[in-house]
Amino acid sequence: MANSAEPARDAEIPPVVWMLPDRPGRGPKPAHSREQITAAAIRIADAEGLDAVTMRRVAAEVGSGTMTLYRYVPTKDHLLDLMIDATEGEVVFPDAPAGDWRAGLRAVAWMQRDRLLRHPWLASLEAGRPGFGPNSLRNLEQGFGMLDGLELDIDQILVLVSTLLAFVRGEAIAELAEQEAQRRTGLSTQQWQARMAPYIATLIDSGQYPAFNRIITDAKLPHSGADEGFALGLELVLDGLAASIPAPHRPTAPPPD
Amino acid sequence: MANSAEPARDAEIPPVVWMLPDRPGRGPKPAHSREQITAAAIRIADAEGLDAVTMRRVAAEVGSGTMTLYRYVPTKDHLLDLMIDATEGEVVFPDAPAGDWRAGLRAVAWMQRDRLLRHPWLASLEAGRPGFGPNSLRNLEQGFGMLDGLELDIDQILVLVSTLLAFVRGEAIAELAEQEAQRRTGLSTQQWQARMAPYIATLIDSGQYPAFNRIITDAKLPHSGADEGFALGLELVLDGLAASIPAPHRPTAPPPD
DNA sequence: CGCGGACTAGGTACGTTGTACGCAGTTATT
DNA sequence: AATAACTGCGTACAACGTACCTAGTCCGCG
Repeated sequence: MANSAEPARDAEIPPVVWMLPDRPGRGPKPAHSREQITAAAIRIADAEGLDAVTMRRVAAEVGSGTMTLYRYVPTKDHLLDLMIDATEGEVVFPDAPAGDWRAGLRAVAWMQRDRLLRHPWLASLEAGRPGFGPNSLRNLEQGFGMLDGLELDIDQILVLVSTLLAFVRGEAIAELAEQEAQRRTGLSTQQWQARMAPYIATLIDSGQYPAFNRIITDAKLPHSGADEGFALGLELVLDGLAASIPAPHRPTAPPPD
Repeated sequence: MANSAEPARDAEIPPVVWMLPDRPGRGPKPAHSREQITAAAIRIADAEGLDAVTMRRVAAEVGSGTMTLYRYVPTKDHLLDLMIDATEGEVVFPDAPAGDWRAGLRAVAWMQRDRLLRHPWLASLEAGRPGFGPNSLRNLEQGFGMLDGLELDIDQILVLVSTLLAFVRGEAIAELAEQEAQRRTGLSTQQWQARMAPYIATLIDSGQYPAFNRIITDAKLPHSGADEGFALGLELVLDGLAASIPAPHRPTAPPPD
């Protein structure tokens, strides 16, 4: 009896892509690369949505056979991790006006938001995976650096930066949800709104949702673009952070009220 | 997710589940219900993850044939929308201590976070769909109600509430990502940490990530539970909101009760 | 120089998915 | 009773992730 033909192959695959060795050379040179494959996958996801990222489709994009991809990436899941980290690599930090934490963190927030909006599939993907790739970590370092020089211990910094990034993520998701829904159904904005209109009318007519009614009929914010809403919320959050950051060198008056 | 070819048929299916008519009775009484099917799907997702929610699996759970489900739900996507709104239905608001917006919004934040953590699949699912279900809207009304009586116009309320909810979503996602990654790979916490350890060691040894190093070695927050971090961040955000809410006149004493 | 083996690309095949379609049975209306 | 509108559900199919296998290529050691 002993054992069977179940070698539990998964045990061989490391849970972290970035630990996989670079391929050393005994056989022929690889015709492709992990970066190239990742870039192709991102291109497809941007253009056609995450559902369009199939191994066959990616293979076609890089011009290889489907199974060839598995020479570079152990599973599709690992490819997804690579895609996430690659987008972190796109983020370029401007030369920080060192000493102004508020300007610094504001820039971080806008850049992270840009990244999430540029790749609409990112937010839902990241929701299920911790970001441990080298680019993610590099950007984390940059964010933390914005609070250097102030008298904050690591736990305080952690709370401040986490809170800011949480807001950015959450806000970006809200912005994306609607346009993603449209993309998934394959409808244009106009078509989608036309389909939604009768439902929204039903809701308002029911009289059960006065706040929703006010939003639809009175609110100006939804019409002034998402940037405006994000900017306003961001300053709110930065105000909150400021409340627990000691004022810089200049001796300051007691907190305003 | 498999099929996507020609959504010509979709033109017949309304984009919003809640517009589907209640089934009137000409034929035999339905043996199941949308609610029952939704509940079954949620049960499966909670126990085995969102990937386990297949139409066959849900059908088995409710004790019906696979295709029977399509008598109640036009597509799997619509079922997912129903699952989201059903979780909003679980949220029960305590009797608000009216007049204390900060306590009210704090309660809203904790309840929404609870909801996202109770169903680990929710966050990534919601990232791609706007919440227009009746339960979502009811909870939105409740949240807005926390700011009633203050002299705020609808746009201001919108920004305040959106910012708070964005933080909650983003924070919950960060908390979930790690444990979701474990669940997906099917590893226990210990196994997963054991697999991660060599990678983390590599990162720290590289010396390129000083802030990450400080987090791993010095930070106490990650060890004191996620609730602690959320609570701290939440007060930060509430501080931020407070900065743009006028102090209460407090001429009106709360009604004796 | 030749040769063995570690590498490469990629075809075929299998199990699982969402769901289109059709059929047989049930019941409220005519 | 006949009809029309429903019901549950079995079968079928295209597309998916990927295990396995074959055939070719190049490096390093003899």
